[in-house]
Order: sequence, then C-alpha cells, then structure tokens
Amino acid sequence: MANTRENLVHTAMQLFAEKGYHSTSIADILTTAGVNSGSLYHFFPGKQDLLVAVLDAYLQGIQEMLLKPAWQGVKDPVERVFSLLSTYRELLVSSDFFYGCPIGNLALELHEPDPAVREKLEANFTAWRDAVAGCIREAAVEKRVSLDADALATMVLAVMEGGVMLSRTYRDVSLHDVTVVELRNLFERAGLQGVTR
Amino acid sequence: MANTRENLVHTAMQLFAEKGYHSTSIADILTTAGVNSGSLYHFFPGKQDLLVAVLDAYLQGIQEMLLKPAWQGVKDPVERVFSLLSTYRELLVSSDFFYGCPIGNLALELHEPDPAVREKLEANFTAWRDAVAGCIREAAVEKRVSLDADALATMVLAVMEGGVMLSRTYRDVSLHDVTVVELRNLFERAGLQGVTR
DNA sequence: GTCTATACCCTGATAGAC
DNA sequence: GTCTATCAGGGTATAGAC
Repeated sequence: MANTRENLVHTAMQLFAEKGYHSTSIADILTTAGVNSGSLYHFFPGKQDLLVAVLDAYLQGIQEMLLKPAWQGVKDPVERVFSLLSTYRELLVSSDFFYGCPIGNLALELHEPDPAVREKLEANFTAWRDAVAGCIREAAVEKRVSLDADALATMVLAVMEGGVMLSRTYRDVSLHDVTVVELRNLFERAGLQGVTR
Repeated sequence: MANTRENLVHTAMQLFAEKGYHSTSIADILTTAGVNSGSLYHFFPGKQDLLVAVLDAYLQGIQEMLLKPAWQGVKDPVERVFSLLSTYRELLVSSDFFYGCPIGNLALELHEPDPAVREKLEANFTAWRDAVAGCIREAAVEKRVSLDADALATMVLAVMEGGVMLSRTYRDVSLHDVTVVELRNLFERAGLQGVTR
C-alpha cells in the first residue's frame, strides 16, 4: 500500500461503520489493513486518535463521498434534500439493514466522548445540516417564502437519524419511509413544495 | 439485598444507560450491585442474557416508569405527547447531557444484535409508539380529523431519538427544542392543534 | 443460592532491531 | 517507516467448596 496512514484510516472507517468503535480491535484493523502494529503506533498515539482521523475523513469527504453522488442529476433544491435521504434508504436496503449512519452510530455509542471526538462528531453534523440548509434557503428564495432554514435542516437531520435507527432495529424500511412522508408534509406546510406532489 | 436477580437487573440497567453495553464490564456490575460472580452466573448464562432482562424491564416498566410520571396532571392527549418529549428534555438538561434515550443508545451501539436482543429493542420502540399513537387517536376523535396515527407516532419517536442524539452531541438542548417546534408544526398541519399555540 | 479463586483469552500498547 | 515479539491488564466465564 502506497500510503499506510490513509490505508489505516480507510480500514478503520470501514470497520467502525460495520462493528462500532469498541467492537473493532486494533488487531482487526491491523490484519484487515495488512499493516503491522508498529506502523499504526508510528502514525497514531492510540486508538482514539485513529477515530479522530476517521471522523475527520468523513468531514473532509462529505462533498465528494456523500453529497455529490446523492445530488447527481438532481437540480431542484427540495428534491436534493430528499435525494440525500434516499441515499440512506438505499444504504439500509442494499446492506440488508447492516449499515446506517456511521456518524450517528458513533455519536450514541460513545457516551462520554473526549472533547476532540465530540467536536468532530459535531462538525460532521454541522456540515450535513449546513448542506441541507443551503438547499432549503435556495428553495425558499425560489418559492418566495420566509422560513428558518437552519431549524428545518436540523429537523431533517434528526428525522433521518431517528428514521434510520428505527428501520435498522425493525429491519423494515417502511419506518424510514413513513418519516420521509411526514417530512414532506412539513416541507409542504412551509410552502416549499406543492400539495399535489 | 432481598432479591439478587432484581438487584443485578437494576444495576445493569443503570450502568448500561450510563456507559453503554460494551463499556460496562461484568466486574462493574458485580461491584456496583455488591454481588458475587457466582450469583450472576447462577441467574444468567452470560452478559447478553442480562441485557435481554434489562430490555424486558424497560418494556415492563414503560407505564409506571415513563408514561405515568410524564402524564401526571396532563389530560389533553396532544399535550401528553409533548409532555413525553419534555421528559427527555428534562433528562438531557438535568444530567448535563449525560443521559439520553437508553433504548436508542443500545439500538445503535449493537450493530448486529442477537435476535433476542433485537426483538426486545423493537418491542420497546413499539410500546412507545403505541402509547403515542393512542394519544393521537384520541386527539383525532376530539378534533374530528382523519389521519394515520401510527405514522405520526413513528415520526414522533424518530424525531425524539434524532433530537436527543443531536442535543447530546452538541451539548445544547436547543437542537432538541427546534425539532419539537417543527413537530408542533406538523401536528398543527394535521389539525391536531390550533395555529395560535 | 452464595462464596473465593482462577482459568484463559483478547485488549491496547510498547520495545527495540532493522 | 516497518518488522517481530511481547507485555501488563482487564475481559468473560468457570470450578467447586460451602
């Protein structure tokens, strides 16, 4: 592997998403990445520092890894929001409810995260909310309505996280779908989409 | 302690809520409960069976431990829903964002729960949704509106879980509050409460 | 049902040659 | 930067007397 550090971060990102932070051992990461213990501890003081690097990779990659694919071919700002939600739906279904939101998983697994970790979790949520708020603001201008875009974007994230949690637990995508329908109702009430949609 | 089994379940309930499942060791539980290893393994084959018993205790106690206190002195069915949400708000604030929803925490910490565990998580969510759906149905009759009470109750749970996740991560109750305001908007749109509230 | 002692494994992390 | 070997501690679970 050309870049050992990137290899470790990428491998840990995958394993943390699959099994969670505590259930992923250093040995797991080392064997999966094909890297030796000494190399990992050359780059990272400890496991938690690797976690911070993983959360930073999510943050740096939100545009290319998440938003760009989700918004491919979608121009309407409101539909971009719902296209983002569809990405999580697709992830749930195609993985047979194995994958959910990796950030949300970590946010609830780590009950008292170190400040560095908590700040990276927060930064990821903020980047997501800001992206959605941007869509909402754009739509509000188009539709000539006045609203609190940040508040609605926070609601979108909360609904996504809650809906994914429920669908994963029930192993049934309909719970996610129900929350999206209710969210559409909320967008309609805000004047962001037509009643006939 | 009169009842060792109950003592263990109660202690584990507390510790799982505080630290999560993986971060709570058997030794933690034993010393906190003041019980010896042999006693625990007399009642439970292993740690996971204790978890199932904990989830069952939540399920059995939802009326007395959660709903009854939350609905104390609240008659209006719509306000009962929001009073339930206030309970979680109070928990967040009074614990300085240490406690959230114990069921939601476990649902996301355990990525591939054993069927017995997953079913108990699901049962807890279902009991919660059913309680809220009951309120919504009652309100719908009063207000003479037609709606899908189960769908709206699912939305309420998703919003609560997502809102609690965000407020805990940001250590800021305003994110939870924002989602509750948006939920009120949704209830208003459904004809369940007046526009002036 | 409860007690003590302990087996046995896996954990994160380190040492030091290369 | 990478390698092998290994440590010290904590993890779940068990054994067997009482």
